[in-house]
Parts: sequence; structure tokens; C-alpha cells
Amino acid sequence: MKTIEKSTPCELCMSRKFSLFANLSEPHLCHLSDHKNFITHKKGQILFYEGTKPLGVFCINDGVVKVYKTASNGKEQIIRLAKKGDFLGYASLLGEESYSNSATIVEDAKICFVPRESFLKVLAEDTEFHRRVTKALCHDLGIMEDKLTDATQKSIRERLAFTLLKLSETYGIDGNAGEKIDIVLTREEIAGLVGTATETVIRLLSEFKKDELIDFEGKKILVLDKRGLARLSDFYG
Amino acid sequence: MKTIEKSTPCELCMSRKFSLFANLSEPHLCHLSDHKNFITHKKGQILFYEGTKPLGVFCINDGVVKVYKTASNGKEQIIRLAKKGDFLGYASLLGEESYSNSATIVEDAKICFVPRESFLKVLAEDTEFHRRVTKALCHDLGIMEDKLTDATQKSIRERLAFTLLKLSETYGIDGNAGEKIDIVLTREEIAGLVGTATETVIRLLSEFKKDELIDFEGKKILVLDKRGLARLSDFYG
DNA sequence: TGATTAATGTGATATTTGTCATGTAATCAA
DNA sequence: TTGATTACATGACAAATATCACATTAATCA
Repeated sequence: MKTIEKSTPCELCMSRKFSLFANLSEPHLCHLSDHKNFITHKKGQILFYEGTKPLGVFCINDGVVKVYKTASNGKEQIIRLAKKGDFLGYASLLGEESYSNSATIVEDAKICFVPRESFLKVLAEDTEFHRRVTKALCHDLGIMEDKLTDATQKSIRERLAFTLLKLSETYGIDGNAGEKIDIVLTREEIAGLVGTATETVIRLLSEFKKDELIDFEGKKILVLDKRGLARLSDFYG
Repeated sequence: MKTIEKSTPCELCMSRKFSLFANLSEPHLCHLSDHKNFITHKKGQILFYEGTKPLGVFCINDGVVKVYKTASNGKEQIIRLAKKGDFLGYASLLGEESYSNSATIVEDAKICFVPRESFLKVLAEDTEFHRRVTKALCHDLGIMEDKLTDATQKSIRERLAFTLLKLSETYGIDGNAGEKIDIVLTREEIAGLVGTATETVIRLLSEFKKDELIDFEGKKILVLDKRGLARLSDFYG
């Protein structure tokens, strides 16, 4: 079901501007263009599985991908949602390990695959790029520390409120009736994001709606009261 | 209370062999030796605080340091325990951010401080070293994903059992009566490691003792039945 | 040494949250 | 369109865990 088609060369790619590839040299960009594969993925398709070997890195040109671990109880813990401009799989590649997580398309996506050798070549030849990659890894590490701390020290209600705020920050589009979180996530996926049971998410979302913090528009969530959610999430930032 | 004294030069440092500095060139090692500070720290002393700017990296020559975040409820979530050969603070330094966590001495420690410039100089000049740092960061990221998944999907009992196994793996010394975890942690610190309340740790440890999975020897814990703990921790690895 | 503080332990209790069961609504495939 | 599957929803209930209060013991220090 994967579609391979002609794609924008990296030199002209717009989503690159917001990515780690932002400041690469012309020759390196051409090298990547020549070696990459551009693939269109449909919702539900799987990019890679935990435990398999990374053969390169993925750059998201458009769409949304969930990166998650499957716990021993079968539930998915979503590590992050990756969007346009984000890279996938580079940590496992550079760590010289199998994928520590799996990745599945959440919203139809256009994704470039850069093979291992090309990526490593650019990394080796462009020290500045290597430094940016390192910096990104360090930043991600800090984020994971925050997530871990929240997971152990905050209640589900707090975490759900916080998750909604974060989602609206990243995927929010302003409307007349509050900010719409413009991606479709199932309750189960939200539960995976928060780290809880699906039923609990359903109940809490109803509660949030009753309290007029959020509303629903089709399958999407409207954030009506950010301040209220921030208060609930014990987040003062 | 910090003591500055003469220290082994990096070239001769034994704990370096197990660290990221393992394969540095002679000139780089000398450069580090010339610029580092060697400081002896006592239990309870604080190495750095979350939110402050990193001025360099710390290399642990001996001792144990807890790296933790203070949650909004005041509790400490311990991110990791760092021991001989481990580095501290490099993620924040390379991420060009303030410290994302705090570090406090758990067991009396000898620690070298390498100033920012020296560390960055070596990083810039030794590509292989940079690659090893990157690899370590990637590995840590994978570990954090595991921890997050465990934190949301496993019970406290499972996590405590797992924590004890990990501790015995790292700090265990074999004795006639099981494997002794040879560091002193308060119940509160164990709670911070697991991500739970102190009372819960106390109760569960008593339960584990009653079930003859562990025993106490002074302030230290003896692991009597690893298999039993592994079963309890839902860990098959 | 005695006084003070920190660490450990225990009980009672309330709450949060997960689980199971079941039902309805929405979506999808043939 | 219809049957099947998936998503959403709700109730009942049990279990795990946090919190608070208060002992008791150990460690520290003046």
C-alpha cells in the first residue's frame, strides 16, 4: 500500500527548513536527494518495529507519526508524536542498537527515507550538523526526564490536562469556538500518550467537557479554557 | 566542605578506562589533566542544581551521585544513579540549556570537573570521541523510554522489584547470604528511584522480606531470590 | 551525654485508577 | 445495505496506592 512517487529534492524541500537538515551544504543536500526514497504512507501503516535494525532515518515531510513502545501488558506507551520536519529512528541508528520503539502513521504522511550510509556520510563530513544532532538528542533527553517525572509524580487528570495543552500548542488552529486540536487521535491513543487506561481517558474527557474546559467537534477536540487546563495540570510555565 | 587535592592525571586514571574518555589521545588527556579540578565530596553535598548553567562536565572517579528532578509536589524523582566512570552534566552542556536536573552525592565521591572549553575542545578535535558521546546519548534515550513505559504501565510492586534487581546488578557484591547491594540508600531515595511514596516502599520492602526475596543487613539490602524478584517485576530478560 | 533531628515503621482511611462487563454508536468492507 | 468490526461510553467493583497521623528507632551534633 506504500506509494513511491517523484518527490521534491531536498534542496527545495520546505519542511526541511524546520528540521535538523536546515543548514546543510548544497552538495550534501544533493547527495541526500539522490539517495533518499520518498514514500506516501496511509494512516495505520507501520514504519518500523521495535527490535528490528535501523537501515536509515526517516524525515517527515508531512503527516503525523506516533512513536511508541509496547509494554508487557500489551498497551502502547506513546513516546512522542512526530510531525513535519521531525526525524525518526536516528537515535537507534546512532546508538548502533535495534529500534527501541515502533512507529506508526497517525495521519497520512509523506516521508523520506535516508539510508544509513548517506546519513552517516553527512554526519561525518559536516561537524556542524553532527553538533546539531547531538544538541537535539540532549534536548530530547531533558524532555524524557520531564515526562518520567510527570509520570511518577502527577495524577492522570493532571497529565491528561497537560497533554491536551501540549497538543493544542503543537497542533492547535484557532477557531471562533476555541482552539481546535487538528489531529484525529482515538481515545486509546490519547491514553497511550498519557499513560493510562482508555476508559479513564474517556471519563476524564467527559469531565473536562462538563467543566467547559474542552469541547468536541467531530473526532477533534476543542480547547476552550487553556488557563483552566493549566491550573488542572499543575503547570505554571 | 569541598576538598581540593592533588589528583591522578587523566592519563593514569583507572576509572577513565570505563568511561567516555577511554580512548582519548595522549595530548587530549594531558590537556584535560591540566585544566580539570579534582574535588572530594561528602555525602549530601550538592554538585549542581536544576536550572543553573553548566560550566563543564563532571567525571566520577569514585562514589555515587544521584541525578534527580524535583517535582512540583516536592518529591525527588531520581533519574539515575551515577558511579565511577560516569559523566554528569554533559547533556545539559551540549544541549546548551540549563541543567535539567540536580545532582547530589549519595556515597562520598571523588569527582573531576572538566571546564566547558576543555571538554568542547576535545569534542571538536576528536570526531571519534564525539561519536561515542552521541552514541551514549542515544543509548540513554532508549533507557529513558523504557523507564517511562515502566512508570506508566507497571505497578509500584513491579517497579520496586525491578529497581532492586538493577541495583544488585550494578552495586551487588556476592556474599554467603545472597547478593548485597553495596550502597546505602534511604527508603526515601528508593522511593525517588521507583517513583512512589516512602511509606509504600517501606511496606513493600517488608513484604519482600517476609516473602524471603530480600533481607536487610544494617542499612543495606541483601537480594536473596533474584528469580523471584524477576518474576514479580514482570521482567523476562 | 543528652537533646534534637532524621529515618523507619505501622495503622487507618480516602481516593484514584484499572478492570470487567455490557451497551450503543460509528465506521468499514463486501 | 448489511453485517462485522472498531470506537466510544458507562456502571460496578476491586485493588493499589497516597496521605495523614503517630510511634519508635537510629543517627547526629552541640
